[in-house]
Amino acid sequence: MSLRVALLGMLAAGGPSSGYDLAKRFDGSLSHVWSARQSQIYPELSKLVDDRLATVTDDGPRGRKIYELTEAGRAGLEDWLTGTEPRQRIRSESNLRMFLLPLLDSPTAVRLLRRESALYAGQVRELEDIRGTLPEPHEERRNGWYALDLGVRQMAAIRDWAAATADRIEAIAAAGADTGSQPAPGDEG
Amino acid sequence: MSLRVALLGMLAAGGPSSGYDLAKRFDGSLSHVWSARQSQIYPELSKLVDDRLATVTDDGPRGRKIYELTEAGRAGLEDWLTGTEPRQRIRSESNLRMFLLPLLDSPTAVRLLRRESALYAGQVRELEDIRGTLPEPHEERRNGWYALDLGVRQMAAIRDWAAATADRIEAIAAAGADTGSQPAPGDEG
DNA sequence: CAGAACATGTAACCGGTTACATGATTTT
DNA sequence: AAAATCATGTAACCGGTTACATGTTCTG
Repeated sequence: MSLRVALLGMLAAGGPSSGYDLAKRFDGSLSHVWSARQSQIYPELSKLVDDRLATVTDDGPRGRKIYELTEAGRAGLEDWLTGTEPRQRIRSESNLRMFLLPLLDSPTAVRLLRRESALYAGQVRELEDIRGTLPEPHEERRNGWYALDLGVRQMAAIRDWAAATADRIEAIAAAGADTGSQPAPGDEG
Repeated sequence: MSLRVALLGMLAAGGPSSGYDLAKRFDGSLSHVWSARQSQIYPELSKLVDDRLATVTDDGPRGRKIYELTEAGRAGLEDWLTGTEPRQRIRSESNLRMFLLPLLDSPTAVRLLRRESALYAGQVRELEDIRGTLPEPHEERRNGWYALDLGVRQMAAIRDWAAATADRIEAIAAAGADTGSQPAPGDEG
């Protein structure tokens, strides 16, 4: 369902587009929100046409097909957006990693958490740079700006969590050094 | 690959467990990080045993099987955690929704963004309450605490983004009311 | 003894990824 | 002319979800 909505949304936001265009945009400002491969996009676009949510005009330079939303397509998108609550199924490999890092012995955990924090800090800076080059969101292309802003905030949250958790683990290790009460996993083998 | 790592991690964090135990924990503190169904967990546990990453003892009350990490399992987990950079494939239905909301006409977008913000604010409070009942992370079960903390920060980021974006859209709508330069999608039908 | 919770699994399906196949147009 | 890019698609596979099937132990 979600890929369908993403395509409808991109056609609404960016106007008539080819599958190739859409695929490229999935690697752009939308990349930290949703992604899809060409092999998934082309069949889904065909289905959109089958379901009368989009029309296709087959006239571009090299077999290029331009897809455009129908009124039903717009309505369907709006229904989804205004409709039922979003069930948030989270499946984040990097979150899983984050969650598991504190399992390691303290020095390793701290080292890796600092590395992750720095990595996300770098990505935050990158996104902020891109966001800085965009015009303030008064113009036409506000969508990309908002999406980038969301990305920045989410990555900053992870960056801060990693730093804070590293600090905590260090503090606990320092306190526990007296009592030796925090054995690392793998020690009891 | 990731489910495998998640299972190894949970066995490392929580000690020997049954598939049923693990399934319950996927709905607990790990729920905003990763999730899996029983129908996926049981076969994967069998594979872990096949691959000598875990051992199974078949002695619980009602056919209950207890899985336990082997040294190879611990090593494999640690390798994954310390190994290559996490490629972060994000696929968040709620983020997609967030990204598309600004496509709607300003009043609707603002209304829905405020609703989302309130919804996430509620979830943040919920998680903070749960986190408050846990002992400070000096004790044994620090992992759950860190995971909750990450969840809180991520949801707070979305909450703040939604509020800030609603504010921005309102401000732009107020400024654009003079020039009428921001038509809503669907207006040009 | 009935119903809830415990406990493990299988089968069919769906969404997504990887790899492959094909050809047109533009650039060097 | 060769290489890069544009452009669309198919096939095989994999991970995950939903629904189903089966039996056990505890609780009221």
